[in-house]
Amino acid sequence: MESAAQTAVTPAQATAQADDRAFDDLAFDVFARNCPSRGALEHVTGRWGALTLGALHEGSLRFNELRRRVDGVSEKMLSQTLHALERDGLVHREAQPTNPPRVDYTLTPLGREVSERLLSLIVCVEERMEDVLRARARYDEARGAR
Amino acid sequence: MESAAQTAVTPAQATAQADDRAFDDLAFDVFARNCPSRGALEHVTGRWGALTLGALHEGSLRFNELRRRVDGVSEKMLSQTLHALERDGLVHREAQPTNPPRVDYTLTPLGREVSERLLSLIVCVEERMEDVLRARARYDEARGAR
DNA sequence: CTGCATCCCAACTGATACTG
DNA sequence: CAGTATCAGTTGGGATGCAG
Repeated sequence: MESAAQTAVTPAQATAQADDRAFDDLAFDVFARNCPSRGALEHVTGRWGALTLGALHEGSLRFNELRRRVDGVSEKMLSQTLHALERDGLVHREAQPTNPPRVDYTLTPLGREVSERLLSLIVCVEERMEDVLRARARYDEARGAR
Repeated sequence: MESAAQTAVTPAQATAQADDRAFDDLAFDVFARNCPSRGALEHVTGRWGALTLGALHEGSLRFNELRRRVDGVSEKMLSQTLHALERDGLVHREAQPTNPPRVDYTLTPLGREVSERLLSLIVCVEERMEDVLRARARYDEARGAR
């Protein structure tokens, strides 16, 4: 046997520590295939997820208010998106048993954390859109012209 | 002719000014349908776009290095993703006419700005993943149990 | 008003094979 | 190594109709 056993940390302990570190640092690495965080990230960054969270960042909204705010979303997709975000604990759904029914959607604390960063990204893209458009024009001229 | 011509600002000019303001403030609103920024945002936040930008944030990478880093991406999708990001001016492609060929992909300054915010979002989701998982468990128990 | 169920088409995706 | 081309399967997403 190697002399490793006489050190303060046995190989088994070292392995356990490494595993713990691996768990903390890598278990939810989005770059890894089949990692649950990849799915969660996709709910957040998906076409409608990002816009829905962005819209809710401004405050509580009802279903059809959201539908109008997120221009172009269908009933089906909005419903689907809200379910996914609610399940992930980013959005809180509060139904009032009135007639006609009224349902309010609000960001949870976790949802606000996420939407904060998301909105920063959205605003960044919007502000730099002219640069993007110029880059596209340059690219298309160089490539499409031939 | 109308007397509008004698005023300092003609109706046409007023309209033009309003349009300019609208252009500055709203032309790139991602919440509006058919806005070009929505497409750009989707390139950035798309399943592979986000991971590609995240990987490139750590430094320049070659095609197959990227493919390994972004676990699960196919050749085709990576190629497609890189083209879109290059066209939007977020990624710079540098091909060296050697044999075998060597192509390096790097973030542009604009790409770095975007990826910075994107990474903040990614890290946030990864760190809060346990909360998300707990929320899912609660949701499924309440809904799926019946 | 707030949804769910269904149908249906287009777009996305992924193997596979092939080129430079 | 760095892609492109093609084909087939799956999914995303919209329209419609209906229920609570």
